[in-house]
Amino acid sequence: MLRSFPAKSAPSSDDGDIGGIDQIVGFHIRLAYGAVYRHFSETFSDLGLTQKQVSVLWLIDDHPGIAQADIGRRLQMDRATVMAIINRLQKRGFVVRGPSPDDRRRQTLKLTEAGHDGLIAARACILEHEQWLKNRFTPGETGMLIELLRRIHE
Amino acid sequence: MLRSFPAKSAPSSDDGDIGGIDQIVGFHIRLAYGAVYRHFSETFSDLGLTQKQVSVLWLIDDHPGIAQADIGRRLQMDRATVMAIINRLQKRGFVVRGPSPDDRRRQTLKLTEAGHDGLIAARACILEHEQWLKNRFTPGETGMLIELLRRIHE
DNA sequence: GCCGCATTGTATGCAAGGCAAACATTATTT
DNA sequence: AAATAATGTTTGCCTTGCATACAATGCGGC
Repeated sequence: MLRSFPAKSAPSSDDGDIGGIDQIVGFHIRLAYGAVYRHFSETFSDLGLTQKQVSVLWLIDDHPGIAQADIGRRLQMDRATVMAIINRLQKRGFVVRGPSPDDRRRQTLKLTEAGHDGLIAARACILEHEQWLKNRFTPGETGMLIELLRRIHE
Repeated sequence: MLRSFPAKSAPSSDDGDIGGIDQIVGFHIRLAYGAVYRHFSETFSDLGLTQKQVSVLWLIDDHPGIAQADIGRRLQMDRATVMAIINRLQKRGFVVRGPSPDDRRRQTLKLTEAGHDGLIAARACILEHEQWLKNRFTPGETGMLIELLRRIHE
């Protein structure tokens, strides 16, 4: 039972739950992420879309003609990772690549009709998914949570 | 460079960088998780340990003789996933499997000397990692964040 | 204008995680 | 005794993340 951590007001110095590890913020972020990920997967099992894929579809819809590199920057993903995601989305006929008028290195990305329909369906699922999440919080707490999380990733 | 984005038909009112997607709690959790994951990987590149692996080492240290199924329940992982992680840790000589005295289906897990040393080193890194994280928050905010996250994964 | 450097897309390969499905063994319940 | 549950195990597939390398293009300093 070594607890070499800032066990301030240490709950569960006994074997109740998890050891000192539950004083670690990163630990809770990981668990929360896992829970969200799992529920997301269930909610989207019909559509067969992942969080990342929906995020990318959403982003392309909001910014038609966006380039892969921009997506990587906004969603904090490696270029190679973006590549893989776009490839999958393209293979499913959700996005199309096209040339960029002013920079021949770039590819402009746009949603196809199917991609747009997929996003519409996805948004409905996201509403449900978000509801599941937000049920735990008051509106004020939700705002606070977003604000705190934003400080981590910005 | 797409510095100024077209920001075309924004469905939501206050989109600064990202479209309406940044009203989504799950989106921020994912980004925050990614940021934490990345910093963790950097911090632990010397040790060559991942978040999961450290969590598991920590848990075994806190609960010697714990079984894989228990780890799965506590850390919310699939049995097969726990299996893979334990296999890696065992291959590196950090944990040993043994028989359980009262249930022959179970395997008791214990840290080896090397595993314990690894955990000691890992804890130092975690302190640094947590500091990086907590620097963004007041103690009160940190407590609040943990409390909110706990509601998600509990 | 030219050269070096940065940017972008692309391909390849590898590690880690998540999960489903199957199977054998052992406990527990009925 | 039989059905059911729990546990460990293997196998296989998918997604993500990242490193590396390469070619084409754009840009800034000279």
